[in-house]
Amino acid sequence: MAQAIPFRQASPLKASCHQCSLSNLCLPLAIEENDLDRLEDIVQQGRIFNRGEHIFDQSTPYRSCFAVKSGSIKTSIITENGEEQVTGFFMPGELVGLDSIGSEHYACTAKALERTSVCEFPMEKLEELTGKLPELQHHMYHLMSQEIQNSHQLAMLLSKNTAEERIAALLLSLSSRFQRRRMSPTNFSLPMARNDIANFLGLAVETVSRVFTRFQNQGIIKARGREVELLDIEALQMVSREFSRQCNN
Amino acid sequence: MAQAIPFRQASPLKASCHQCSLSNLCLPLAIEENDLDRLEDIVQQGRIFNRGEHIFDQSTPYRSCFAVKSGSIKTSIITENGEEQVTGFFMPGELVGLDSIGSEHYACTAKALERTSVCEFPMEKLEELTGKLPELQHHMYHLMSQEIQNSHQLAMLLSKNTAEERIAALLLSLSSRFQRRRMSPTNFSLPMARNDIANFLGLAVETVSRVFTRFQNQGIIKARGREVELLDIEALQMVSREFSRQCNN
DNA sequence: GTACATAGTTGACATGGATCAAATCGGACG
DNA sequence: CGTCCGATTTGATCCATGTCAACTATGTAC
Repeated sequence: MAQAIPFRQASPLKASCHQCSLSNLCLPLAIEENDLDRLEDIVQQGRIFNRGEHIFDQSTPYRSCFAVKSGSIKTSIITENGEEQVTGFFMPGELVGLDSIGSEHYACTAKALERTSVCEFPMEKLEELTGKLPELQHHMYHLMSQEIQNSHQLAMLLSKNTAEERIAALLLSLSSRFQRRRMSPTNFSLPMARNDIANFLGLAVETVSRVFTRFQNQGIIKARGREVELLDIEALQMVSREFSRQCNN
Repeated sequence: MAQAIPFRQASPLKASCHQCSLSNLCLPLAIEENDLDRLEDIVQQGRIFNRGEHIFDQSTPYRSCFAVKSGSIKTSIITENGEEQVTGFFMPGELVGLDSIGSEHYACTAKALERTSVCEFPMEKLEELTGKLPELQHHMYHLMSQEIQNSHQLAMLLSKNTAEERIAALLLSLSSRFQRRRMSPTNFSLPMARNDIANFLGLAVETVSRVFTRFQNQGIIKARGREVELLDIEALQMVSREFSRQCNN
């Protein structure tokens, strides 16, 4: 079917980092203009995933990491007994799959939260390239470091903070990440379901729901379904106690 | 003072990876015999830290990562308001400081749990070297990936598991890590205080203590102070529900 | 439009583990 | 070898959040 429309078939797999609007967030940010071609050579324009589709799961042999181009992704670990732990949400410009390098299979499952397109970086080639471009290598180390930090922050949130603090922290994290992508930091729509939020933050869905309405009653946020408006960011920071960027940001 | 004993002053800072008994666990494992010299060139034999001393803290400018040579280390994040979150325990052959690459300062505080010696790898030089040795680079990526995975497992433990499950998982993790170092997997002494265990696992000290005695009453373990004997590993695996390696291992 | 499924909200109640308090242990040091 | 201080254990009580249940809203297929 798709091949009935061989539109631009000539270069179907090559992505253009040069023109990508995310080049200041994604891997290109660590590369000089003139070396960008070398990244483009290895990047594969991935296909587009519909909401709910898996980019990979824990049974997929490890091959690549993926940059979110548009849409969003959630990663989670599924245990033998079927329990799920959401380990992260990824927005455009962010890299998924850094937790699996050197493993046989992916260490987590990545699922599109909405219609999502990705760029694929075959790790073997990327490693080869980072061996040649010190800046890029450094950037990879840095990204992975941050991933570790993020996860530590999450652990912290999970072990020390109340339901309200966790949710406030998540909202703030999302806010700043939307902002960096030049979207409103106060008005956005959550890409994930309440269920995912609950799972990610180690709470019951009911608790998430209750906290949302509590925040709403206090005039801190306005929420209808997935549409959220942050009315009082300072109050949120107050609640999150940390006065800072918890989890990802 | 120290220089009153200029014993072997000639090469005081150079470590010998060639002769190190940990070379099958540490960075050397990724390096061919003939390239090992290049690692030795950049490694600095770090000094020895007494129990409680900081290897670095969050105000230390980032410079190096450290391999534990003997003893053990705990890392933790200290928040502005003074709360501590223990993020990991590190045993001989393991690398500390991978969460801070590319940051101005260390992202956590590392403290010796006992008399501990470390090898220091200045990151700038290490990056240079990994640029030349693809195997080593790959190994670094792999280590960092595992660090992310570990942290995700911890998050999972914190958000989904009961006190008993968490403690069983920790004991099993320690057990397998002792084993890999050719020490008894069933008889060992905990390098960390109950307090650290509690903090790491997101529990109150009292809870940790109670679970230990409960396990003891059930004949699963024998514990007096920090001395622990695992009497029934299968039972522990049963309890930890995951039937597998949670957190680090 | 109706119906069914899925997601979200709200209420009532139960509970694991936190907290507070106190006793005991253990080890460092004079 | 006794003292002191921190670490650990044990007991009693409380509460934030999980669980169960019911209801509502939203979306989707026919």
